[in-house]
Amino acid sequence: MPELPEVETVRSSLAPVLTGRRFDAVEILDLRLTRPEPPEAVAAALRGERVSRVGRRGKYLVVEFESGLHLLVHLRMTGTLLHLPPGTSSADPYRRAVVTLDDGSDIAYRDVRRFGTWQLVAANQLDAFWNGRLGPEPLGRTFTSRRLARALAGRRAPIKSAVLDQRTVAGLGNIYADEALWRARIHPLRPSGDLTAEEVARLRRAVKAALVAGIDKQGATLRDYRDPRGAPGRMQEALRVYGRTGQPCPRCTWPVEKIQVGGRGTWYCPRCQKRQP
DNA sequence: AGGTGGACCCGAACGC
DNA sequence: TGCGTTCGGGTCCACC
Repeated sequence: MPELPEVETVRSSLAPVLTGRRFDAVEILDLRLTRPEPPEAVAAALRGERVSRVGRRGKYLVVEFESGLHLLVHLRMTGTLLHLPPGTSSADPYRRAVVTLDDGSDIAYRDVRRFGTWQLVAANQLDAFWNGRLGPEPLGRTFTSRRLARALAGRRAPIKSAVLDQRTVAGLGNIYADEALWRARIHPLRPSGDLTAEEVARLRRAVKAALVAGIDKQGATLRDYRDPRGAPGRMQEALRVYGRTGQPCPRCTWPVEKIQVGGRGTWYCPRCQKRQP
């Protein structure tokens, strides 16, 4: 499941491949990918565009063109971008789009569950797009304890749900939310607004540390995630609690437990992450 | 207004 | 063995 570290890995791998290249041919094979825009319209708009930059915002991959057009790719659950050198493309029933670059290589978009999206946004609409959806970038300067505290103040939802809310902070999904709360030693069901200033500060540091660990290991491959070369990440071997029911907490050896929070499977250490501070 | 739960989608894992 | 059922995941939307 691509979260910020996985998308960042895709970004850093695609940047040297895409920057300066022109989109020579664009084929969109799935009606859902560009909904509500017709695939042909999006394909036509992308054709002939030259890439100036490959960025990321939260879990969105941002392909910026010299014209000012932006292509926002969200991989959701099972989306994968693959770089295929000339002559290496083979049949794939889950291929949803293909871009042929002016060096003859292809970028193939694969998505088994078809949740992923491709959206076109003009430069002058970009800020409005982010503002309505995403909070601060967790590895940027704007993600301060003060800002996090303000986002959590007065909220009764469990802290895990608040951390998954992309307007609180952009980029965490189920894996890194659990990992961050474990690092911060905060129980996932704690009401968000009840966190002390010290806990908020700890949570901020923990969010950053969990994401940096994921980036360093080039993402977690639990099942589907692959980088653009088709390689899996290594973070799955370094997860502290996610998916580790019954296994010893790496900090205190107590068995990790699984509960449901806001409908999401949630792993935590009952000894390190107390309900009461 | 904030919080919650269903819809979307489909393969894998599970239960009988 | 073969079938049907459940699950999960991010985001949006309807509803409370």
